[in-house]
Amino acid sequence: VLIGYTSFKSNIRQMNTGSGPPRFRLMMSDGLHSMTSMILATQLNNLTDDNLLTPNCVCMLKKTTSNNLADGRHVRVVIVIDMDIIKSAEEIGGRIGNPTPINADSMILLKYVDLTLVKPRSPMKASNTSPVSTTKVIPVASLNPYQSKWTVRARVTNKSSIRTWSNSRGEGKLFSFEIVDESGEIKITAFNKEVDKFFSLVEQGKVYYISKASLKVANKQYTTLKNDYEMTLNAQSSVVPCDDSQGVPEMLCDFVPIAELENRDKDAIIDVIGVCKSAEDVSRITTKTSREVSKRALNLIDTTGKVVTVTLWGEEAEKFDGSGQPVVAIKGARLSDFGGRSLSALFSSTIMVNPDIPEAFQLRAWYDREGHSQDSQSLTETRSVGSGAKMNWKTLSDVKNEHMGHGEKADYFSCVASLLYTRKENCLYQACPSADCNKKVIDQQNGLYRCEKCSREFPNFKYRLLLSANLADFGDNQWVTCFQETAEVLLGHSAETLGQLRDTDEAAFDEVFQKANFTTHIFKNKVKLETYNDESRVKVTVMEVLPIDHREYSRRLISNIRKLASRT
DNA sequence: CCCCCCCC
Repeated sequence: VLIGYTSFKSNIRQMNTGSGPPRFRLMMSDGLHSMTSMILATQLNNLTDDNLLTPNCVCMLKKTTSNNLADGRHVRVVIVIDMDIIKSAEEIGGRIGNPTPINADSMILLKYVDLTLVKPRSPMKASNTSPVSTTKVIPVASLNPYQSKWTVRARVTNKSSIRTWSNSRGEGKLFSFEIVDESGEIKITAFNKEVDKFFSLVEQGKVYYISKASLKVANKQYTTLKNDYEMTLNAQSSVVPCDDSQGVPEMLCDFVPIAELENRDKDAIIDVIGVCKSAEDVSRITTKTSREVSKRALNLIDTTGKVVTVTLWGEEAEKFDGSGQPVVAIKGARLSDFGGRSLSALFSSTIMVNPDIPEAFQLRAWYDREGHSQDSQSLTETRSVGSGAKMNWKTLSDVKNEHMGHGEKADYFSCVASLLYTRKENCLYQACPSADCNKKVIDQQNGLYRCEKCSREFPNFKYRLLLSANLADFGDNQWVTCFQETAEVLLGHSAETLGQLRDTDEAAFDEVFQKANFTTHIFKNKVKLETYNDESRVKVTVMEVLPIDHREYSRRLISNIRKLASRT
């Protein structure tokens, strides 16, 4: 039962960074005893977001570890790694029992804490006089900067090559790798001397005992792993191979179904698994910084029936073999909004072909049985809807904010918008009947119509449309001009029909506009600043009106809402 | 102490 909790900044002691997440101290009781030295692991901080974690609620502690405080005081703390709130304070309706304080060391809780002493199952290398035999193996997920004596036993999942850097703060070399155990994962970086010491020792896929490294708060901007902290190897650090890898997972993946990618934020780092339905040949491209790099795009499909394009780079692109439509799993790919939704592998991504995991076997079976012949839809549009021209998607407020059309040449953009209002009054004009002339004619009031452009009089004219319309999207509106073809699409009738209608049946004519109102379309537009009598205003001309692809529409809508949300 | 992650 939760008695209460307080928060403190994680930099409260011995931390040289002020940017850590808050830490929450919990005070709990089991009805008989109370304990106040409990700390909520930061990955559970979201439990405090809503009002569920309130005094008198009942929590089930599913995973805990315990430590002495790092400041030398012999205070035992229990770190809560996983916990569920199983009954709200409201449901409990008050305090349970009359608990008395208890010293954590004697708490029954510790019975469940994994305090396994490391008993090396094979002789260690002589060069590593490791302290592991005197420290506890703790779960990777419980690592934090407040404890000093620990050992983790984990598998190396992603080892980088050695990189050098040179900037205003100095220069040096580094390599990094990631480790995983059954509780979680963490990134480890080694610099300079530690590169020399550990680079060749650390091998991809192998299991090690690691201890005495520095922990610091991970910069969320760069982290691709699910851990609030990252590790740096230092002069005291020990990395010792462990021959027994039993129970240590190969990789920690949290696969996102491909269909679900539509709902994830741009730039999210995600894990994905799918059958490689098709793959491009490898090609060479030149980057903005004039570097040459290999790339290869794959199309992955999963049981959601959706396909997404993933781009591999460099060596990964060159060595990839898509023959036989293998199952491909990628840990840590970046979600892009190119073509709607697509994925890009990063340096830190792990690409696994036909991995030995249940998800891969299930996908293989599904694809061979039914998936191969199933209709599929791609989240990545390689060619835009409509006439195939590239869509430069903008919201109406983007057009204003980005001062589109203010340059030498006109700008072009596409938007999804609804007709808010159309000016039916002046939408039709009497035009020159000759084939290539659309000039307005002058009614001579004698049955003849004069075209100034052709310098001729005609006994007839043709109706043409020049429709002013106000377009609205969710954030703004914009007056636009639609000429003949686009206006006909919007109104659903030819200019000729509309002209006849206006002259013969005003109610029917009005109804055409009523019907068109609030219809939603894709508008491809041209925008240009025009100056009239020293007064400048942006003129938007609709070049093409296309029907909505509802999938595309919801994607645009969601993406725009996100964009708007990130601004406010 | 790095933090590069590309193209269309």
